[in-house]
Amino acid sequence: MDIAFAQREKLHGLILKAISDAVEAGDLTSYEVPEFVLEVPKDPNHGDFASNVALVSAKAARRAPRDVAEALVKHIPVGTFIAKVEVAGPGFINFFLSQEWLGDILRAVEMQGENYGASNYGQGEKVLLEFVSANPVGPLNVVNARAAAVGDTLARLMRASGYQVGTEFYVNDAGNQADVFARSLIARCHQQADPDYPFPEDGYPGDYVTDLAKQLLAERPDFLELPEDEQAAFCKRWGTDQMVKWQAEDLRDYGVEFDLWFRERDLHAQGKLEEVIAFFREKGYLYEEEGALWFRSTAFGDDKDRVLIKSDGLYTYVTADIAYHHDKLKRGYTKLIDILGPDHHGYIGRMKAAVQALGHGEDTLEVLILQYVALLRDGKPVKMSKRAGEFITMRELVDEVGTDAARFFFLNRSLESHLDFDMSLAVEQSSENPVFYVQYAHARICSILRQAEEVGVAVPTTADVDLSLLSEEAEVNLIKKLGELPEEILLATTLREPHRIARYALDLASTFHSFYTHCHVLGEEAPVRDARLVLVNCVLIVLRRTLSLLGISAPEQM
RNA sequence: GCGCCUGUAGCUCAGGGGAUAGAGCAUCGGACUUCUAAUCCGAGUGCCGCAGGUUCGAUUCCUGCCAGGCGCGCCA
Repeated sequence: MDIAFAQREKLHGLILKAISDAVEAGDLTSYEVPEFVLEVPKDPNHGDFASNVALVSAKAARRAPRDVAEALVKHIPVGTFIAKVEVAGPGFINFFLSQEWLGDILRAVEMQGENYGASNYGQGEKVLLEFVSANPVGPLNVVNARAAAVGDTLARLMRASGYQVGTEFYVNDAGNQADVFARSLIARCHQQADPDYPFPEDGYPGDYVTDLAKQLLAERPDFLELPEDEQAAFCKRWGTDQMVKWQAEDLRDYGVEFDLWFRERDLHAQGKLEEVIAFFREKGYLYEEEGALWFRSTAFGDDKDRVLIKSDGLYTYVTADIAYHHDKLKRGYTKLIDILGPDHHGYIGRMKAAVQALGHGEDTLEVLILQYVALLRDGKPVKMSKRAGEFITMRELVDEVGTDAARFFFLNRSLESHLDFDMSLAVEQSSENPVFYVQYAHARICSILRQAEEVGVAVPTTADVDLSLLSEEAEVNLIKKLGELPEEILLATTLREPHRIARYALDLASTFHSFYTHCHVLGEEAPVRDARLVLVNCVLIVLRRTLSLLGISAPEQM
């Protein structure tokens, strides 16, 4: 159990007890207590914790909020735990805790170390997180980069919160687009010998296809002599495999590794689509119309029915996607989270319908929609034309601004924000870049600890020092900030808002930098020095923890 | 026409129904003989898109409108 929750639980209990005591003493008439909040106020003058219990109780208790608050405060014991309690504003109850709890925070950080802020909230529930899932027909783009950063950090957060998380990248290597890609590749192969060979009108124009063609011919000099259908089959398989390999490398260099790259073609090969069709047929969810086989998804809340088998006898992508989600469920996952781009929001209804038709609850599938990324250079939009094959790839973005900066930029915004990513800002003003601000705090602490070691001063533990010496405002603020991480992790996890952690990292770094200018560590009298060494060491642990959740490096020197 | 997202300081964005709406950048002014000045301290700026509604209380929730981005295939 972590410290912030323990404090809150305790206060929660004290408030409930105060209500019943107040009723018993006749200060309040009995009423049903509504949900109320205990929060860390923005303004430190409002205490360490504040509650709106009197405000939300006003109606049921039929008293003015401030009257309710006054009645409750009379019954809240002040002593070793609570130093002071007061009524403020429209009827808030502000709690000022005694110094002791600050020590509890440092002890918790020291004890839990790199796992600080972890919990068992998820109780081992199996969650499958699917993200990126770009088609294997080209390089990853910047929205993919955003999805990768968000999905990866969400996975790290959910693991920290006690979920058993699997991450997967679904590879559409069996559909129409893979065929178009194969035809493009074949044409580029022919063009090596015959520059006039026609290129498919809907083909993929990027130079990478030509590069791939050259590589193919080097590996298979006999390729052009193969029968056409064999060329197509080879290109579809070999070509998409190459693209997957390429995408996986780019993602690995970006700090993102998937537990599984799931191939659509495996679903086909193993008859998983037929399985789903048979199951739906048996349940009576299918009907035929105009030569196609339809899924009555409207019976499960979708806005229109969906074709599963086209009139030409081929499956639609929906069928494969249903089979894939069916497979996830059969592997024991009880929660499926898909992170998609904004162009796929229409997909939510049909897939939620499918999961319900497969016999699972409405909330089993959760779809998070990311918004677009607009790349800017010098404040002006970067021109991107998919048709002309001109777009900034994830690789180029990362090469230009670095993995740490790229991940931080993406993770510092909420999912639904339409993100303006100014590359020149991220590069040219690198010293002003927020990610360096956080990393610099880490490097500064490392420097202090290095120098302490050089003069033979070891970092003590909380048990060795007098923590009450940490009483300067800058010190107290820093300790309180450390205490906030566990709650932030849990909120970021449950609300699926990883950007909270990036914000927290900036906050913590800022609080530390302020401490650094106001308080020296080395050179102080031994008792103060030692207490501060304990403090900065705890900050180091929490900064590392935070950066590791974000997938960003923690350099020891800058 | 229908659906999703967005509209908050000059710019980029935070704000889980609460107290005087915040941060960074940009602008201006201070602080390095002392653990890294990639830092710190201070200053100014807001019809929270508009109009209603719910509430003791709305930037937050609901409805309608306005503006911008993106979708609405037997493509994926």
